[in-house]
Amino acid sequence: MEINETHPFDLAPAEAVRLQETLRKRISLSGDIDEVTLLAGADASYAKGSNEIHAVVVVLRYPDLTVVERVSASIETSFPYIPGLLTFREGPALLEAFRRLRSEPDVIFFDGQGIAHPRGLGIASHMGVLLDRPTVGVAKSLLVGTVTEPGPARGSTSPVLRNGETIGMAVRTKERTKPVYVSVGHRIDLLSAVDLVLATARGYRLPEPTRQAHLFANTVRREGDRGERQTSLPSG
DNA sequence: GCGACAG
DNA sequence: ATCTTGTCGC
Repeated sequence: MEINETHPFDLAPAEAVRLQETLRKRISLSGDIDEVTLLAGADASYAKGSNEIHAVVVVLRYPDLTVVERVSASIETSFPYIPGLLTFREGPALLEAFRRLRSEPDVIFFDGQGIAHPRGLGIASHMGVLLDRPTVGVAKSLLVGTVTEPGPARGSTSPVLRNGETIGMAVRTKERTKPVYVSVGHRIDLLSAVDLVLATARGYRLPEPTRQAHLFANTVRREGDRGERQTSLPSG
C-alpha cells in the first residue's frame, strides 16, 4: 500500500522524542469506518544477537478471517530497544513491508501501544499517522497507566487510566487468560477498536490479525522470506 | 537518586 | 523480543 509520508528514523533518542511530540498532535481519536472488509496485523521478530528485523503484515478478510495476503521485509537496524521508542527500532522494517503490500486494509492492528504511551504516540499511532490509515494498538503488557483487573468473563473490560483520563482498555479476550491492552492508534475510536479486537479474538488471547502476524514473523525469521503472496483475493 | 519500562 | 523442555491445567 501507499505510504503517506516518512521521516528519518536514525535519530538520537532525544531527537526521536521531539519528533514523537510533534507527530502526536496529528492523531485522530475518532473515525468513521463504515464497513470493515479487510483487517491487517503487523508484527516484527528478530534473533537475539542479530540486528536484522523481520517485519510482516498479514491481511485477513472480515468477518471470516481468511488470510488473503502476507508480505515481509527484513532490514538491518542499529537502534536498540528503548521503552517508549520502539517505533525507531521496528518502524523502518514495518514500513518496507507495507510498501510491498498490495491490499488496502481498512484497519491495522499493531503489536504494542497506540496512545497509551509516555508521549501519546506508541507504534500503532506513529504508523497510523505515516500510513494515514485507521490503526489499533494491541499490547500484551502496559507501558504507562493504571488499570484494575477486568472481570473473569470473556468480553470483560476495564479502562486504562492516566491522570484521570481513559487512554485505553484492558480486554479479556479469553477466560482464565491475562487481558490484552487496547488503545487507539489513529482514526478510530476506542469502543470500535475494542469491539474489533473482541470480534477477531477467536479461541486465543490475541486477535487473529495479530496472532497470524506473530506466526508469520517467526516463520520468516526461521526460514527466511519465501516470496509468499496472497492466497486469495477479496471477493464481494 | 530510585524504580518502571510496549517489543 | 529471544533463549528453551517439560509440564500442569483447561
